[in-house]
Amino acid sequence: MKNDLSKYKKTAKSVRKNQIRINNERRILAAAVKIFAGYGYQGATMRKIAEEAGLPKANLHYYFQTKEQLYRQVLDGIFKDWLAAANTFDECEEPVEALRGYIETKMDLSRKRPLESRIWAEEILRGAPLIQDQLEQTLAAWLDTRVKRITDWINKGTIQAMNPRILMYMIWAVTQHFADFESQIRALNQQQNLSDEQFAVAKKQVVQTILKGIGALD
Amino acid sequence: MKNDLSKYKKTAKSVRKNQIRINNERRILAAAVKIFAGYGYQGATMRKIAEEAGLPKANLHYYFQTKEQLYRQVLDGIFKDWLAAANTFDECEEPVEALRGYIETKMDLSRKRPLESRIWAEEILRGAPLIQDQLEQTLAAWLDTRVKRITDWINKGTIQAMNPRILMYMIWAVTQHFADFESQIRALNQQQNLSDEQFAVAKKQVVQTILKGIGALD
DNA sequence: ATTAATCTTGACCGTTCGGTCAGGTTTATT
DNA sequence: AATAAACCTGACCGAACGGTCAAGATTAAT
Repeated sequence: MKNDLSKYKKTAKSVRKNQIRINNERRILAAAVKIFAGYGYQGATMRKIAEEAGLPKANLHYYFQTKEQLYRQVLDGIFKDWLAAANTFDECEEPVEALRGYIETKMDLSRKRPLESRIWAEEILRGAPLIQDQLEQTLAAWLDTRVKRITDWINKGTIQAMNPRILMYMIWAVTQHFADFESQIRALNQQQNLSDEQFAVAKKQVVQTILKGIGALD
Repeated sequence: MKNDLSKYKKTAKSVRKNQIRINNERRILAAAVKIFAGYGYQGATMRKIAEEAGLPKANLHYYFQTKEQLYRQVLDGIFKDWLAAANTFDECEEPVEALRGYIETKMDLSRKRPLESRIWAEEILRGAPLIQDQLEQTLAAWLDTRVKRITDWINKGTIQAMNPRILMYMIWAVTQHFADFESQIRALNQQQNLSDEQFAVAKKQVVQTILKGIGALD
């Protein structure tokens, strides 16, 4: 089998992947993100991805056996970012700091990496055929942890009584909307993407509305 | 041309489309909604839609010349529902009534017609290739009207100062999330869709959080 | 009853899809 | 320098796609 990775155990030097492989895999993954985001899984073709990467189509299949495997690796990368965005949330003690930090991080992620957000959204939209397990296992456990912290705040009376899960859904919905519905927002903003200033205002208003809405402010 | 509709002007009786045509168009459109929502525009095939409708594929092309035309008619239907949901908003004088009514109507729409919401979301996700004009013309004008009303409330001091557009984006994001991300919510809810009771709680919390968040409550 | 309009459908078409493969080239190892 | 491993790629394949069409069946109009 051409792609058998056991070969890398033979020498100390090749414990790390060859530089050629690293570079090409990165190029292909970057191209795949653009094409999957722009056309969806079905609409994306290996030809388009190859063209975007500047490589022959057959070369893609040398590094990623199938389109689905390539897509899975793209999703894995997105999932990791998703979870890592919660660092601020976990590090802060008080609800205002923690939630503000989390919302702002998610807003920044939508601003800087909208393509990834759209790929994720499309996967969920289609019923999460490839990541259902990850949602039910990893993400569910991740959410449980945060729900417990919010519940603690509620029990202490720092924020008002509510369903913590629905709060998280609202945060996800609003923050990701700025990436996923970018084209709609643009059409409603004189055909211009939100400027940095407009986005900063949006970020502030989102934080303000949610924090005030759950009784953590004022 | 086989599908020339001028024939219907010939007799008084045929001003209305033939019953056969009405029935079959309805069947095909209903099947198209299911398939487009489940697979996306590219993933949906005329074969699948035909199978869902219980008709031979060639028959679909008799009523809708191309896949794109069929898809456009589906989108048109969704767009009308979208706009009609604002009736409550327009009829109410006070911000609390108006916004509560609108949010609840949008939540109900997500609950009752999630497929349509997902088709809309996918179209926006892909950059709104087929409905950009409608967004820039009709939806932009629709939004301007509502922004003016909200601005009036702000000037009267009924609600706090804010950017009305971003408020509308937040409402759209949160309400449609329950349709568009249904599979994610299900995976985080013991693999069960939200029950009617759970959804009622969510609806209440969404209304409460947003209204309180903009200073219209308490 | 006859004619015209509408509807139905299996078979077919050109195109594009994801994926394969043989054989050549480059890089790493000894 | 020689050998092996890794990498590269044009040409090709079967399957599935959207769409067409001719010919027959059904319905409506006279």
